[in-house]
Amino acid sequence: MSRSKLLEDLMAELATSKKQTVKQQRIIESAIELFAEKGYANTSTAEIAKLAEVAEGTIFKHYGTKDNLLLSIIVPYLKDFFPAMADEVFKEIMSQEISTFEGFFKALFKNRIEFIQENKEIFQVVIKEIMYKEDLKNELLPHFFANISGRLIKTIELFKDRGELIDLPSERILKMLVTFIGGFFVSRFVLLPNYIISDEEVEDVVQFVMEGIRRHQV
Amino acid sequence: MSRSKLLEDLMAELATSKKQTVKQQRIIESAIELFAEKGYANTSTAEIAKLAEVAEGTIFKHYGTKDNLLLSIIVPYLKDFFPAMADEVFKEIMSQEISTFEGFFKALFKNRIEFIQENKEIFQVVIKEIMYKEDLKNELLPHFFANISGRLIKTIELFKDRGELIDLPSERILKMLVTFIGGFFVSRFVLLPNYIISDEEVEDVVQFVMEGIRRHQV
Amino acid sequence: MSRSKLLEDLMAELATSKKQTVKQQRIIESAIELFAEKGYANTSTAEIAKLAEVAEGTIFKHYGTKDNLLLSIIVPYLKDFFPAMADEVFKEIMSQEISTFEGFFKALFKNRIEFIQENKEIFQVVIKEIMYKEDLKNELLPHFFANISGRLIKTIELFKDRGELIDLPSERILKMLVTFIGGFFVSRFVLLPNYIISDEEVEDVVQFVMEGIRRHQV
Amino acid sequence: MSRSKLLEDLMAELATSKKQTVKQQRIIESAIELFAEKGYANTSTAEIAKLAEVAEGTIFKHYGTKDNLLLSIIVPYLKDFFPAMADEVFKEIMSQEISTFEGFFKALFKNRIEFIQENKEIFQVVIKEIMYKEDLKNELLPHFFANISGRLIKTIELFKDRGELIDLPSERILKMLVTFIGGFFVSRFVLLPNYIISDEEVEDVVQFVMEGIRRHQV
DNA sequence: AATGAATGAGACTTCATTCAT
DNA sequence: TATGAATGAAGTCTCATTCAT
Repeated sequence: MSRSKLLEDLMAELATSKKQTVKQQRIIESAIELFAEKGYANTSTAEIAKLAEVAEGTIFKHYGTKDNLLLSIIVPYLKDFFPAMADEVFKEIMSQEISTFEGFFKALFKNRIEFIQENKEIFQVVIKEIMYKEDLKNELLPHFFANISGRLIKTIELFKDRGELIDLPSERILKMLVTFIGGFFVSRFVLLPNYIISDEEVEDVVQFVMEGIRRHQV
Repeated sequence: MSRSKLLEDLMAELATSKKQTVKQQRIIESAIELFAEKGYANTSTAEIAKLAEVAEGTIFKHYGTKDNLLLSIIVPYLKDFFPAMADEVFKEIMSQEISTFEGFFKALFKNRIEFIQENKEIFQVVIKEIMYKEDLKNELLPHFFANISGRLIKTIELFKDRGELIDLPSERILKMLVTFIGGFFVSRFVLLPNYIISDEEVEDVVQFVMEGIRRHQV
Repeated sequence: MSRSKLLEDLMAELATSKKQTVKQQRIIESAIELFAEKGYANTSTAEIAKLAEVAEGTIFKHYGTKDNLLLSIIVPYLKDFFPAMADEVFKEIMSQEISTFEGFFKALFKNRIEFIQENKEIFQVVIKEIMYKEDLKNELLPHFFANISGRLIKTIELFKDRGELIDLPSERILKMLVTFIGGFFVSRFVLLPNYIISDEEVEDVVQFVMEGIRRHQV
Repeated sequence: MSRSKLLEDLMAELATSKKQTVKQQRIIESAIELFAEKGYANTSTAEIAKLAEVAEGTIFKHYGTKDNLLLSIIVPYLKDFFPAMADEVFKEIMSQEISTFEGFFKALFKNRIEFIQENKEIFQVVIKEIMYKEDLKNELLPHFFANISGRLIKTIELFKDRGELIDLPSERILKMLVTFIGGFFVSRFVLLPNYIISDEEVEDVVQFVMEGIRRHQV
């Protein structure tokens, strides 16, 4: 997979692209389903075509290569996942009279859970392929950090200033958070795809993050 | 991949198997290297043979199928990873006059970091392929829980009784722990394979787990 | 390529055909350019459509098959090349008070060089495809001989009677001429498409040929 | 066709290559036959495999790509055609008490006719593909000039010094010769593959050429 | 135990052509 | 007249696996 288009390019291209045909949609849906279930490398374009009830050639007419089909699934998803996370979500959250870090964190966490649940299969595809394909990983990870880190760091510092958070470099706090939340999403949505997240568990996570597991004096 | 041998069988077989020839070792080493780098599905037996400086037929003489070669790598590793974790480690740890949960957790955590670092590539293979192959996942996960859960739950309860830990069902505490530690291992060893874990970070993790991120009164 | 229309048929059809649309012209031009550059077999109708800024379907509306498109390029060209060579050119030449074979040959040679230069790309297409496609060759070569041989033989005999040419069967003289001139055109216009023919070289060729076939004094 | 190996490399590789298997020979023979008849682009590897009574995969096992198969046919042929022409032939010819340019030319000409006749099909392939594939042409033509020109120029000058040849720059004489002989070979062996060259015709050619370039008494 | 030539199923991809609009 | 989405046959190539040596 020697990707000639960077993510940015593909995103730009998507912006100007015509509306999809019905068959294109069926192709995308089928591909997501199969990629999520068996992984990109173990899914043949013939299978996708069959599930989409489309001729195999049609896939290539629209997407050129199997590789590009994968990107045509992943990129628009991430386009929503990251910037949305960075922009709308922050605003939305901030507008809700949220005054504590716990409140902020819980809102963001719930919001992302919802987002992932809406398109769980694509999330699975993204995670699986990020692990599997070096070059994809090398394009996505920096993108992730660029879009997310800065804003989160600022939020953390805001609440650190208010004395709500532990006095540790914000980067180290962020690392702990991202590691834990990442582990949560990957385990719940990818490793255990039928897992159902209870409100209780969400609360546990928030409390765990906020308090740790030590017993605090009453 | 229709596995005819279950893990148990394969483990049993391994116990009685003769010692490996030099070529077998070279095959295994080469396979690990390539599987870790490019993934099982993207590595051909021809490549493995070439890297191992062995005829392609030799691989099949010894391992029968490519699939079985993968298992011959993964299984002995897990055989060490899980039981060792459950047995030796626990003993070792317990013998060290460890009297707090923090002490126990830190020792276990450090011990597993070391273990993974020793064979980082196999760990990468295991993680990648567990995500990628449904059937492999379905065999390994229950195995994991069977070997680990019980013992950890007991340890947690021990320290809960001593009043060190929060009063939450042990299963829920375990979940938090496993999620976090899992996320830590996956991100540090698979997603960022060149990442170097500092002592400081280990300490951060332990503190985070124990205390969370809220600022506690002095 | 199973040609349903013989050359004659296609020529007849061309005579009665309506004038081309703008898009048809663009299609023909693009096809010539691409066929000349990469060969018929390595040029897709999609490429032609793109270069012509036309929908792929439009090509087939007008030309039915890719094969027929090729013929629609070649046939009108040959229609000019051969008969023109046989008719106009001969008259034109003869009218110029040309009294020696050398004069005749030089005029004809220059005239054909000019003709080819005007549509070098089509010439390239014709030569390449004649070599490449047995059936095309089998239709064109006889056509060539039928149109050219007779007239040239007569001219040769005319000048042989005048004692200008060597006393060899005219067919053998013709063969030498055609071989050399053919080699000249193919090498200069197809093999070395950027070659520039100097007046000096034309003169060399004429002298070379004439010495070869001139009647030498005993 | 983006050729990564230059001719030189491929030749070097051929020198060290192991002996061919029976199937490899059948593949090469079948490929030559089909390429000569229908051209490279119009011959599928499936056809070659069928004619060679071999699995299609076997072709790729040995030659990697269809493109490389073509080169594996062409290169060894040219390796003989050019250097042999430059080396052995010259010696052989010179040793035969040849004292006139006519004698030299006739010997060389006959020798090359024989060589081509022995492997007429490969010659057809080479000529067809040189015309058809730009990049192949761009590699072969310079090679040709490098190997042939110098030596022929020297021979021409030798005989010019002896007063046998016309007083024209040797390059111009060579051009005429190569053009004519090239035209002869292409027309007789490629355009008219069933053509039979008579001794008479060889003589005609030699006479034609010699009169063209002989020094005429003033 | 080891080899490596051979296989053939199946992968991705190309492309001339059709047809509803 | 012109379009372009759709097709499916056919093309090149990959690869796990077998087997005679």
